[in-house]
Amino acid sequence: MSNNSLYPLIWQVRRVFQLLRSTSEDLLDGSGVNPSQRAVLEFLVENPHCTVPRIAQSLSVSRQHIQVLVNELLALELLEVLPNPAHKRSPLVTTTAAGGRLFRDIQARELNLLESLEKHFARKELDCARQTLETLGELLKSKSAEDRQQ
Amino acid sequence: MSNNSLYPLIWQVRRVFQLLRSTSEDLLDGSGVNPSQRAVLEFLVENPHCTVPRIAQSLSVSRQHIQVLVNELLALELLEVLPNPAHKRSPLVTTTAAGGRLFRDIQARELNLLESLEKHFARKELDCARQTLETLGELLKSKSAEDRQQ
DNA sequence: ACCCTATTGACAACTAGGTTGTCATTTTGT
DNA sequence: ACAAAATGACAACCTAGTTGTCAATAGGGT
Repeated sequence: MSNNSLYPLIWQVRRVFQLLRSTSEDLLDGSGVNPSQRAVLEFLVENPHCTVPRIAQSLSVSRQHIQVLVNELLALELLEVLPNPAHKRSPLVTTTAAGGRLFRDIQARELNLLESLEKHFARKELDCARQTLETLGELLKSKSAEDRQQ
Repeated sequence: MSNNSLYPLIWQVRRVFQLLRSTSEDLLDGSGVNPSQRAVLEFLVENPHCTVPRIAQSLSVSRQHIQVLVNELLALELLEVLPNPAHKRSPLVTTTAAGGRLFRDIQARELNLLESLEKHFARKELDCARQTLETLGELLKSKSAEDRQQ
């Protein structure tokens, strides 16, 4: 049908993505948080004391959606709010001790899995694959930017 | 945080997946079908005369969902049903001439894009990346199979 | 200090792309 | 022939979001 040699690669990208998704969902089992909540937790571990609108902007989703996730995490006492000196209406959100512990625990499981897989690869292979995908990503991004301009 | 060298690769897999998704959605613009319908169309172009439950099984989604998609494509006259000699209740679904034309048109646009990207890569890079992801996929699949067994 | 505009949290309605449950009607295996 | 499985149709539900709207509050220019 096609002798395109990119096609098998993108097929594998899709396959690996799906497997990664279901694997990391499995890793969340029993943690009490879903993948979206995990993403907020991760962001706040890396960027403590953020307002809801700023988290939303950084994660490229609507502020209303992040608000809901943050409220859920507040109810779970994985996050807490601190008064914001720069803005009385929009408090600074940050992880509680329990939230930080939970995220680090999740992350440990994730890194553990990656480490167990890593030994099956040569450094060179990983670098080549990453570099190739990085280039592909750049090309796709510039393609869609160029399409949007028309 | 981690000197894991797999992590940058999976990060790129996620990024490229998202870009591929939005790019191929753009390519469907104006075609009148959505990505799920396109997948059914593709399957039926490659495997004509299939029943709904068999499509569902092959695409790993529920038969009820495929039924809805097939009904929509029947209404668009992109698919048609033929009496199934082996099963009176479950007709064989296949693409109409218009359905085949539409899919080949969509696919031509997709292959066109891939060809325009391909020249930016060495064959070797693409093979290496594909091979690496294939291995990663196998490892993730066997990992989840092994987890499920416990 | 005042007003106008922008920002924020809360809430509701909606969407896409599914899954799961249930029913009546076949169909199949024994 | 008869019980068990498969099928299409329909409905309720789910996840992960978006968009619209409102009231309250903040912030900036004059």
